Amino acid sequence: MPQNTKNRATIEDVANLANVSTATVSRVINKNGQVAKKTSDRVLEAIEELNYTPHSGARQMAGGRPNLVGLIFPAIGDPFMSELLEGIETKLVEEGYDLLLYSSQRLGESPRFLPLNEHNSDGLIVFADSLSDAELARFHQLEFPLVLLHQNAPEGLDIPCVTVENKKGASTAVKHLIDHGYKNIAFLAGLEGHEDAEWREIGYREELAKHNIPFRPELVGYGDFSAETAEAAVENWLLEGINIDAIFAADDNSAQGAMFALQRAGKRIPQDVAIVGFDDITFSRYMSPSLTTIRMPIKDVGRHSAIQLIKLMKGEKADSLTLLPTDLIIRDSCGKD
Amino acid sequence: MPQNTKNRATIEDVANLANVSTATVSRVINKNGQVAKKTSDRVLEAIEELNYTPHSGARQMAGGRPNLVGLIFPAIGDPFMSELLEGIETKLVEEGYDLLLYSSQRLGESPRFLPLNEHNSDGLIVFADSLSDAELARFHQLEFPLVLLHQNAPEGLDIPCVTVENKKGASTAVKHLIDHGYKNIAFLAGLEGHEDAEWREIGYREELAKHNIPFRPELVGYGDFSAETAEAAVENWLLEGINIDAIFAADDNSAQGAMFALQRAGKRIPQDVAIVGFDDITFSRYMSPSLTTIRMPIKDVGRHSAIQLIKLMKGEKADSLTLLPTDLIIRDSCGKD
DNA sequence: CTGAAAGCGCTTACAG
DNA sequence: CTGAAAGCGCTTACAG
Repeated sequence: MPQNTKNRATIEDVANLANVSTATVSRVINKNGQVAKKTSDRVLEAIEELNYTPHSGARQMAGGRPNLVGLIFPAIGDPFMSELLEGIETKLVEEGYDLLLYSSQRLGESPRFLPLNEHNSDGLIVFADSLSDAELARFHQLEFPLVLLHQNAPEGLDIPCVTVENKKGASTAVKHLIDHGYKNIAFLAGLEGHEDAEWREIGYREELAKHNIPFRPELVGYGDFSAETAEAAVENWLLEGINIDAIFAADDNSAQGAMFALQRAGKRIPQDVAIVGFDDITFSRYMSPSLTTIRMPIKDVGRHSAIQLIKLMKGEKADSLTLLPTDLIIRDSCGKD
Repeated sequence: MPQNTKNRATIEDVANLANVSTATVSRVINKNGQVAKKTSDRVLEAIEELNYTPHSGARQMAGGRPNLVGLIFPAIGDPFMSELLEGIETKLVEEGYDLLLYSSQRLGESPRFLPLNEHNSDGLIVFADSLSDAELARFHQLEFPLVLLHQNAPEGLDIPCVTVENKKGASTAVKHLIDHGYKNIAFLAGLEGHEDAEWREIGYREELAKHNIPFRPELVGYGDFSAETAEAAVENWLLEGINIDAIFAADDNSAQGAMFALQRAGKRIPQDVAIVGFDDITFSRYMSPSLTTIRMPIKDVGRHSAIQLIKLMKGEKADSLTLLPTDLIIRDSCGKD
């Protein structure tokens, strides 16, 4: 095997073995340009024979498109990652793109070079809170295709955003509770600074206001999208003897934690305290009682982010905001309907 | 801004602006070679000013190391992904590597070029069932650093593997059930062909044999690591009137599905049927009753796979098998202790 | 349908 | 401490 020191075949090795020029090899690999069937077969054989894989770096440098899009997501374990991926990939694969993911820890780190960038990707899908505003601005200035997930673009940057109708979903949840006669409705907040969480709180407040139920700050519990934290918040309400007959949780994990704390304290759900969650994670239907919640169309979020990004990569204009509708899923945690 | 057509600064633009050679810019970026503080500062300013990001492809081609490792995982939504990532990243970041993930769908696809390969990565961590034997063999032949997760190397390939003590964990689970006096112990299998699943079944059988309890094929329910499928399997047992007083589920999702089916049929857990799971997912402690299960040290799996890969990347020899111990977590689904 | 040659943006000896 | 120049492995006009 004619190979270099690192024992890796190059396009030249392939060309030599197949008795053609590197240009021809390039043509059969990229399926562009005309190549005689016989020649092409010989090249394919040589590739096989030499265990050849093209050097993507060289390819990009020479002007080939990466055919690659990156997804940047924060460290936080997102329960939806796999569903989201499914939505994104399906669409992207149809268009011939590969997807690479980068989990962006260490936001604080000063001048860092992202491993996925304008040089090796055709576009980026950026999950909420995984890139700094400065990094976003840099890409924007480069006119590099970018789509934001669950986060609006920073002031002044015109970057398309895909998310769900958080406010409306939250209103629906609270209305459901109110319709069932509950009045003392507490709210288990989501992660501070997280847009989804914030819109859900706004939906909660607005719906209360709409029904002339005064907002009471002591009924907002601290949360961070985790069951543990929600447990603690509910225990605190119980401890302080605050009168609550229903809880709207900003996410299903928190709803789960709340249920747990309530039941441990001898409260019955929904007889003593009703609960509505948000997200509809896989587990929600298995909770006991099964959880009434607002379903997020995660796969659609993925699919639409891919759709918008593809538009951008094709040089077309994308929609600056895609708002996907949520669904109220009625189960047993609010009392029968 | 002196930039090319695509409006992206190159190292030459930076060099010009800072009034130095490209060699010097390269030196400050890579922090190798001596550079006067004053010069270095000027270069850093120029980089900032021009919004410059190095072209990773060019860098690799010129002989720079990618400082990048890839993780290839199958499409299957793995509930542990985030924990696994945490373990892997922590170690890798310490050593200065970035981590990029590729979800490898479409295994069937014929000649494909992986976007993460010997040209742009220093090594690869490969999750069970995400690469074909041929692809594994190709990398192995290239002497490219590779670590396998939850999967042994194919015949003849000497590739280090990191996984957990599945067999022993399963035995422990079954023994726990036997110690509680259960005799008719059913098994809810995991995904067929999945090594973890297979070892768990072997552990189940061996422990039965050890206690002279005959293995009964009708007590093995079809499963695929999902709650839905487990529900169906349990319903089937119920329908056929098969006598079962305990279930060992190959994974917690299946255990959850089993509980649901059992409870819907009016069975009490653990009084009528006891259950032990495997994995200890976040949710297990919130199930009702809370689930007794075998905990997988996922973060350790991640950490050790990084450790082994780093050895390989440094040219050292790695351990061919790393087996991480599991733990029996006793909760309420088997009766009190 | 095929090949010779330039050029992409870097890094690394080599020289000073 | 710094620079000139070769070379990494590709793709793409250009020519035939």
